[in-house]
Amino acid sequence: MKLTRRSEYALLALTYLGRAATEEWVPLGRIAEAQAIPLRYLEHIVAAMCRAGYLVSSKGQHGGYRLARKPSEITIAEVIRLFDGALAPVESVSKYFYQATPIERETKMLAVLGNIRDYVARTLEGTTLADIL
Amino acid sequence: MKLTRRSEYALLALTYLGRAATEEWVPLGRIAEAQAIPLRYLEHIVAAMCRAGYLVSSKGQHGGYRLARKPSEITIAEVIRLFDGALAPVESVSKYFYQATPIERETKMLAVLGNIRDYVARTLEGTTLADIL
DNA sequence: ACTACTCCGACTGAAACAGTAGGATAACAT
DNA sequence: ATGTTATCCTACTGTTTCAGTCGGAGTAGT
Repeated sequence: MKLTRRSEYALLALTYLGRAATEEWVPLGRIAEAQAIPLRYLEHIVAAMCRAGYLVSSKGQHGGYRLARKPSEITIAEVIRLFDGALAPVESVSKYFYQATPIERETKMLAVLGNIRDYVARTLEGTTLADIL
Repeated sequence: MKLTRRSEYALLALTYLGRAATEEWVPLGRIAEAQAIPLRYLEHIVAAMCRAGYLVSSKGQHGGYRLARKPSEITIAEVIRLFDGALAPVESVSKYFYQATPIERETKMLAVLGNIRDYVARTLEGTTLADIL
């Protein structure tokens, strides 16, 4: 599980929105500036999070974005899975992104990697946006 | 830490050599066939492991490769670091590959990621080639 | 109508990944 | 000496991913 900028920006945007007033529509420009994220890139990221149901948007003047769920109901795991796929170090031990890989034959190795994937999944599924605010 | 084929092939080659007789020089062709690895690709991988001191080679007929150290003295962590770099999910929490990244500002987030990196590093540094044979 | 937003698709440069290819070099066998 | 079998070294290649950028369309409030 290697985090890309995409995921980092997504998490930063979420934290910003999590700290904003619940009612407020926050325009992207403000997030981009505050968190030093390229605006036009952030658009794509935020669009994906809308489709995924983490955010809702309002168009037009004084529009913007806000969280669609409570911060305590958005786990870090799902955000990272959305942008970077599997949490596992190898797809052979991935639960949601399983794929065969050459190392499968080595069962001891697989056990070690599986153990790691379990730890990562457990901690990231157990951590919500509310925890990091 | 996303494992690439490089690392997988490297580990497979190591396990093959680990199971061979200690004195024996194993030619690459045999490893490639046994583990289903493209020979010309494996050459690069093995060369890197020679330079790193995990393997020694013998040229010419009846030449090949063998382990330079005992299996119990080669950790999985160092192999993966050699080919895929940091074990950490983000360079901000990497010990050997530190680099600044945007998410650094979020200390709670950083703590979670740091915790993951520590777990991964600990288990992979604690697992040697001998353990997976 | 104007302005300030979101929304949508296409495009781009650079790097990484996963190989392939050609040939040089070295040791051993006959 | 010569041929065989192996390592070694450098360069190249196609594909995909990453991290953006760009132009413009749609929409809601003033």
